[in-house]
Amino acid sequence: MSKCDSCIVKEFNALKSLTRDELMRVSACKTGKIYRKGQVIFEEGEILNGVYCVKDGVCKLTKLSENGKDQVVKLVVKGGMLGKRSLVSEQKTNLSAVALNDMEMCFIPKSEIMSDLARNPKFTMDVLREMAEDLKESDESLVNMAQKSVKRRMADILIYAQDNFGNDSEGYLSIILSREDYASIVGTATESAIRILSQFKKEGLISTSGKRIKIEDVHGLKWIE
Amino acid sequence: MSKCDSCIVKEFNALKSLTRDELMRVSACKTGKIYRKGQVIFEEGEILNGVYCVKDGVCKLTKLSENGKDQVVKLVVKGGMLGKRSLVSEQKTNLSAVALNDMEMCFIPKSEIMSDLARNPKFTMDVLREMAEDLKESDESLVNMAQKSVKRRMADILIYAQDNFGNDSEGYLSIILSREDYASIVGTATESAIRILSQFKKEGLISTSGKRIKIEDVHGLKWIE
DNA sequence: TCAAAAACATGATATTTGTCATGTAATTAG
DNA sequence: CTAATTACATGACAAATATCATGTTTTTGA
Repeated sequence: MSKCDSCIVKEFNALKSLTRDELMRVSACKTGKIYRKGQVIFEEGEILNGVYCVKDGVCKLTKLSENGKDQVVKLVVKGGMLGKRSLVSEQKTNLSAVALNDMEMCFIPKSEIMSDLARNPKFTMDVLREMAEDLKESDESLVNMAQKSVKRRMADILIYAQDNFGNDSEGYLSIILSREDYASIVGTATESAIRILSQFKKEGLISTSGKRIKIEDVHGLKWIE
Repeated sequence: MSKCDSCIVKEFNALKSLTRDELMRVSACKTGKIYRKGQVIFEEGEILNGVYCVKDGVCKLTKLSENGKDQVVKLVVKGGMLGKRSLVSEQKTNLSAVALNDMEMCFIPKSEIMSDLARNPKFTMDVLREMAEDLKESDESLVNMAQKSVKRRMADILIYAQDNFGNDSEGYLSIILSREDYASIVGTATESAIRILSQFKKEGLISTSGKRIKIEDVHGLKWIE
């Protein structure tokens, strides 16, 4: 298996701040994992004993609401780390992680990384920085959920997907989500999500081909209230 | 001014993990501040150069939404710390802080605390832990905003207020918020907040006296959908 | 202390969103 | 390949919530 030392993915997360020696040790104990689309990586309530580093693919972090519906809290892509909270808490994880397409990940046991957290301040600060960024983003989403219309939120996620995951060769969003996923991200009923996407299509804001979505008019999408 | 060393408030936050020496240094550079009800502590977009430690009173952390309404993201009470994100980022703060009643706070310049963050792993880990907890709470709120009804969220905040801020001698919630504040916490129009509280009153779930609210039937409140 | 301002309250109505029902298209398992 | 399942789509309606209007009460500041 490839060495963390030479892994480009780590440049996107806190692992970049580990020393060469620390990285060697992490390399030795990490395990590579493959997850298929739809597969559960971990589930709300489990106790995680390590962190996952996403090498490829996308997954959703969700939380089950009391009404029985899953709400997507965050999408994680290449370079992202899952389970950071397990490093500072013995508590059960508050989120589930599910692969949205085929994924490649590395799992690093908590035991190996904890000593680094205690000894390498640069690394700790980086983890802290990431956590702070997550918090900022979560607060932003919270405000959007509370104050923006479902239509506005749907437009936002489409634009977000384009900006963050890009388009395929034909101009369709690279990330392919079910209508149910969209509903779960936006926080609405599946039927409402479908209806809104249909409406966007009618209005020429997007076009579709099967599950694939192409943004035809970003400005129009940005204008929605 | 009192010494941090002997300040009981610090036991509730990461400052408790500073050494005696570090606390002495913090003591020497901190400045005590008083804020009156309604006063702005800092505003979204400012660059904070330190953290605030809440000695007494309650404040709200808010974020302005694009629709022009403020959304309350978190309430902070005695022992809480504001501006943690400023310790790991040069970015402008993403939230505003406003006193909900008269407050007593200590301001600790970032410059003084940064060296401790780099040298005292216990302290850093504590800050990390607090941030992780904030993140968890924010994610929970996000899910609640997306999935629960306004009525349910209103019931939740009332119960939360009772659990976290307690009651006065007559059994009314100790924390006194305007209907607008309730609306801004719940994420709804002020009229809707008023209407829901009126309804709760009619149904005997709460009673009121001026701005003060007394929970008469916690179970009833918990049952609301 | 009194006038002005702010907060509270409620009705009427419009808009948004959810739910249930039903049908079609796409995917998947055998 | 085909039956069965799942995803998508849309209509009809109900429920939740926002908005606008208007009046009352409370608070505030000169």
